[in-house]
Amino acid sequence: MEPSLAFTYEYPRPALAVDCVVLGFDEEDLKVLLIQRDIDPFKGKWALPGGFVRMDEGLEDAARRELREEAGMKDVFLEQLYTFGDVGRDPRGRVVSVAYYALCNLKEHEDEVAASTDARSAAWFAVAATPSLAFDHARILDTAVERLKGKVRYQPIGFELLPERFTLSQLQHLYETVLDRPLDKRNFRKKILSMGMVVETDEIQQDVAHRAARLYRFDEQKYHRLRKKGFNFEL
Amino acid sequence: MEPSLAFTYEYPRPALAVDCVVLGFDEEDLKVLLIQRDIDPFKGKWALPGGFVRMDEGLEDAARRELREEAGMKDVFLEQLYTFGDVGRDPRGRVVSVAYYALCNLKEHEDEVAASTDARSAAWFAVAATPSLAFDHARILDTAVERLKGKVRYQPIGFELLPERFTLSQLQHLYETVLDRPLDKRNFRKKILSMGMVVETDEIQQDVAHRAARLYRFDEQKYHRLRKKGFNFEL
DNA sequence: CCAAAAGTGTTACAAGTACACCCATGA
DNA sequence: TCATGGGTGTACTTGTAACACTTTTGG
Repeated sequence: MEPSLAFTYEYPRPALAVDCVVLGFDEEDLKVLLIQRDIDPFKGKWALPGGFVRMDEGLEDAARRELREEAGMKDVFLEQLYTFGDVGRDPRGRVVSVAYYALCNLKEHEDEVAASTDARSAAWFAVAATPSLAFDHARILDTAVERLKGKVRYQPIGFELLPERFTLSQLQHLYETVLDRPLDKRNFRKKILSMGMVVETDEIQQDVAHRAARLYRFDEQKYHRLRKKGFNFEL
Repeated sequence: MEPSLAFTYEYPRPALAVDCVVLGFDEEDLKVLLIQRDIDPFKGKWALPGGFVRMDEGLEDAARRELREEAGMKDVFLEQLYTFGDVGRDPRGRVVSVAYYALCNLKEHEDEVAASTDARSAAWFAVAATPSLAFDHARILDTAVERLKGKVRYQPIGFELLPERFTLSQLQHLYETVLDRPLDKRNFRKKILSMGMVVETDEIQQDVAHRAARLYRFDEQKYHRLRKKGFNFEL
């Protein structure tokens, strides 16, 4: 490392930003929240919500602040994804971006997104049909989706994409969407229920034009207890 | 994001560093390469090799440069680990550090480490018995070891810690060390060999005071071919 | 009564786990 | 000849995969 005299002024520094890949699920598709840029560079293009890190805030704090400011979201699952720092990734100069990904239930958050994005335009796009993105954001999005695909199989993070109470069919459909392959209904239920962390409630689905399904919920306490006993979630 | 006028000078920026967790295996312990700091802060304390990112180099390039400069290492497995950016992690001011972890065979690299670390002192420590570290480097090291533990089970990165030709007992011992649990010899061999990417050579171990073991090697080509066919490495 | 999704078990096969002895070599 | 690790097979248990029909409900 360098002497502390040099530390204070000698070297130019890259700018440091955070970008957030906000993923949601609407019972049909995996979607991502994008913001239309109102300034150059890439004015008019869609981009991930993000911005520069302030001197007095942690990285995750910066990501949460941007989520609040640009998307009106709070209290979502948020985890660091990867740091992107290629020299040419921003035409304005050297910008290193720490990317985070957030998971949320689309239904619960689309209102607050709509309500809070004042003049700026924000919209949800199916991940499979995103428009061309600013900067290297397509690569960041891709990294996030791959991370989700990998992680969903050995950590119970899929539940973050569903409402608190959900049917087993919804859960199965979510896994089929994320993993991009069909799953057998009976085997899926057997496995999920045998793990004991998805428990039934006394409620059932409302307003459907067919037999109403039982609602279940993810019991986080139980999950943590099991994990301490060496249990491993695995799809 | 901000208008580009502001971009160039308005906001103060955190300093950006890379730190490397270099892990090695010596047939006995998992070890980490540490550098003794010769300047303040933490003068005299052990720390991970690392340094500031230059404006014209990518993050991984910076990590590789530091590995070369501070440890004399090149051509090692290197992967981004996590970015640490808590506000108070460096007493000199705001420093965000992108951490990488490297894996290498200790025997092959300890000479080049010894040869190249001129005045500075560098040394290998068993991970289980590291001295107290500068900054938040203990946390970074811990994160790296956890990552290795997790990743070694579903990606064939363990081989990076062994010489090119190795015995199955060495491989087993490596897994036992990293995963911190005993494995059954027959089952381990059965599984590894059934995957078909660890192939026997016509060489055997030399200079041992007991029956010499056959040497095997990891066939990366075969691994990539299998992976394209949907195969998944799993311990 | 029809459409649409909910819910439910069994069997065959594959994979994982537990386990103990003889072999080859150098000291 | 002894100490040290190398090398091998089988039985049992567990998990995974394939598979089809009846039930409930609203329209």
